[in-house]
Amino acid sequence: MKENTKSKESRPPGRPRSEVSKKAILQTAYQLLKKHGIQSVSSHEIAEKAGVSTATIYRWWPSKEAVMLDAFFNKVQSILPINPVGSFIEQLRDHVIRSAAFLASTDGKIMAKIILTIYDSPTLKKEFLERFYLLRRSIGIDIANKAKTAGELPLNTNVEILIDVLYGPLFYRLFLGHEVVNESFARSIASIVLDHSL
Amino acid sequence: MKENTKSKESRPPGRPRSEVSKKAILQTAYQLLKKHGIQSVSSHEIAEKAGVSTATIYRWWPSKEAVMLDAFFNKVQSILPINPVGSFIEQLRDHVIRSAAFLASTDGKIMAKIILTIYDSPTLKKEFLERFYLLRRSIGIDIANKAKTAGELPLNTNVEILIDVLYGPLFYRLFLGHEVVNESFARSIASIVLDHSL
Amino acid sequence: MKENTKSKESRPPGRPRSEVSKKAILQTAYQLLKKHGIQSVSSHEIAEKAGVSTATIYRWWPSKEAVMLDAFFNKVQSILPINPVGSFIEQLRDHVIRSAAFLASTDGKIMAKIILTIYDSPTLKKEFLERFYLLRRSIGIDIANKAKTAGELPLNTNVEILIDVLYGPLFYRLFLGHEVVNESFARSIASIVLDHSL
Amino acid sequence: MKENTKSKESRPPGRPRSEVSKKAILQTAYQLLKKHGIQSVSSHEIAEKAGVSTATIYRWWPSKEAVMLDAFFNKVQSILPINPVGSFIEQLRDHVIRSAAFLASTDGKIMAKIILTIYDSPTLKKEFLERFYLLRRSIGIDIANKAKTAGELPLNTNVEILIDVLYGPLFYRLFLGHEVVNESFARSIASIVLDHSL
DNA sequence: AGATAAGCGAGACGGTACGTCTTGTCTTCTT
DNA sequence: AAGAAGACAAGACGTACCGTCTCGCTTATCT
Repeated sequence: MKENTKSKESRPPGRPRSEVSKKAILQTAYQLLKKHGIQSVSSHEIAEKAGVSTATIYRWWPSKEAVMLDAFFNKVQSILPINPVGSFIEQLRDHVIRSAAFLASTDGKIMAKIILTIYDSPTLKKEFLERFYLLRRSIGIDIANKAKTAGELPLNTNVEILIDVLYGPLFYRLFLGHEVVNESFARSIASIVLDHSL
Repeated sequence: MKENTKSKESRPPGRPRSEVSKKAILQTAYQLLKKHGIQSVSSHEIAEKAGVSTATIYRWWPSKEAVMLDAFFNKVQSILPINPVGSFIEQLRDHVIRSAAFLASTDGKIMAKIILTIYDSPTLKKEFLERFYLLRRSIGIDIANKAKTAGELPLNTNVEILIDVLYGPLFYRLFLGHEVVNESFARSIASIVLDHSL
Repeated sequence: MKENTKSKESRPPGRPRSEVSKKAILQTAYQLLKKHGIQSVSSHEIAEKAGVSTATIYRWWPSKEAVMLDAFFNKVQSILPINPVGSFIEQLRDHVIRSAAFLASTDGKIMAKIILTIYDSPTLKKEFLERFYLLRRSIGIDIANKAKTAGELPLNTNVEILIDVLYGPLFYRLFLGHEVVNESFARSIASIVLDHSL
Repeated sequence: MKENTKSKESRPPGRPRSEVSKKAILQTAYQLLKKHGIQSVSSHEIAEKAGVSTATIYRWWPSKEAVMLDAFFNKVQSILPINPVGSFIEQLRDHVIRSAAFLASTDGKIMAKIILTIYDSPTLKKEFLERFYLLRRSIGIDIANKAKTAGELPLNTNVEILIDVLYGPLFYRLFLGHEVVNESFARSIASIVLDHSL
């Protein structure tokens, strides 16, 4: 029985993956993502600017898009948290408002590019949902559920749908681009949905 | 005596544009759009299948994406109309529900691809908004305004925002793909927004 | 007032060929030939610069190359004549020298382009030989024959070959471009061949 | 102690150029050159027939014509040598005669196409002269110089011009096509120039 | 210490799409 | 009829990018 218990993780033989290259790839990819559209970024450009070989990229990621996805995750890993001030409803309203600020930011626009890139790929879409979107979504779901339990929302409220109605309009404007996404708009949505102030 | 008084518009000299080729290009582009993703369709494939030269395509459209946009407009030109039955609020609710059906259809999914494709191009985005989206949006705006005038909606209602909140969640699910877009979802949105039935 | 009484031959029906267009085509073709290589000149460029339609070009000439050929003939129609001064041998020597000057001129370089263009086309080559080259060549042949008759050249001289040896080296340098074609070179050739002054 | 002294030449990093592809391109180009004119051969046809990508062709050659030039050099690399039998004059005469045979051969006709094709390109012309023509020409120059030194030719003979007069007529007939290039013609030239037998 | 395994940068490769260009024909209206 | 304007099919051009592969070197673990 081979137990090399000393080393917490037994490393496989061979040269280990270069963390320097990995970081260089992800950071370069993100920088390029900021400037150009996702289609305008070429894997060879990433390789060159990162001082890396294209083969190294394709050894660790199955496609250019997967690199982009990882580059985004690597940069925007902190999940927009709840600010526990006020009632649950107020916390939810506050989260919607801060989500609007995120979407309007550079990272938000990059996220939009990511979403449109992965639209046709079930694999990448699944990864995006599981590693990013659903984690963030659960923040809203949780606080809505707490509001429901606390009696701030009706007991028969469908929380999933509530969340879609609260955040959907923000993404709508982000993608269509017919109007700006700003705090005022976020407040209006929250008023309509949470305060019935049509 | 020169008899060109009858023709109201004197045509410019030169061979006129071939309507046959134009239609063949747009129809072929749409067919390919249905099958493959927008990126998988090549301009040369359109040319070949349409029995047309690539030069003809590029003489009339500035890029492959512009062809796709036109192909979509050409197919989906009828604007989803209002069904004038019931109160204005009910007409609006009905329109949201039928919009959900459109988004869930093949044409709806193609439209999603179109929107995602043109995201980074201000020119194409402007064209999409002006030639398609804003025309459709105005249907909802109109009926909401009528509802406001008729007293079915508060006088201080911001109609633009109301529309975004009603339709945004549908597009949200369409783009993100975390849940399905169906009639039930559309009804729920309308209930929350129009009936305050959170 | 219709003035067609003068023409002895009754003109065919329809609009007569425009001599203006014909001249414009030939002159434009020649101008372009001077600037660019023959391959760099496009039929559409000729049409545009000549204010003429491409169809007109192709109605009267079977190909772009045929236009070029005609343009050249149109410009360089005068056959380099013999200067009847001195003995026949001296007249021949003088003609070789002036031929070198022609080859070194702009028209000579254009002729080179013409020859290389028609190299692969039996039809055009035949036309070039019959309408241009053989006419010029016969000048040399004639004077050489006169020299032979006058006893200035041996009776067994093969005049055809003599001409090739006299003029061939000029074309050789023109095409290969390894040395310049000038009067000095022409004199040397004549000396070697006609004076045996090797 | 690191022993890498053995390897005489340390290869540069990166995948080495495929000699197989290079040869396939050049041989395919030559085959096509034999059949069609140089303009009728397309780079894509070479790529396809050689089992190679067009990008590979254009990475190593700047244009289709450059490929053709190389294909010709690759095939006709052996310089027509002097046959050291008899006096230097006789060796020169023999070389002229064998040059005529070369010009009349398939390779000779291809060479004519090459020369005509590169006429307008200083770059390609320079390459042709340096890598092919001047090397061959020096053979004639050398033997003529030896003849001069040996007293077989006058001391004031201009060898460059002598060579042009000897070989020029051959090329003249090759390019103009008004007469055939054969041994008899070559012998006549040599007689006129070297034996003064006009 | 040597053998073995795997990662790495460099860069060439086959494949494929792009958008431009040119040729020669065709269509329409005008002269 | 013939011309000017100009659209058209056909298809070659040379560029760009993708993802794979080859090469020689480097960095590690294993024997």
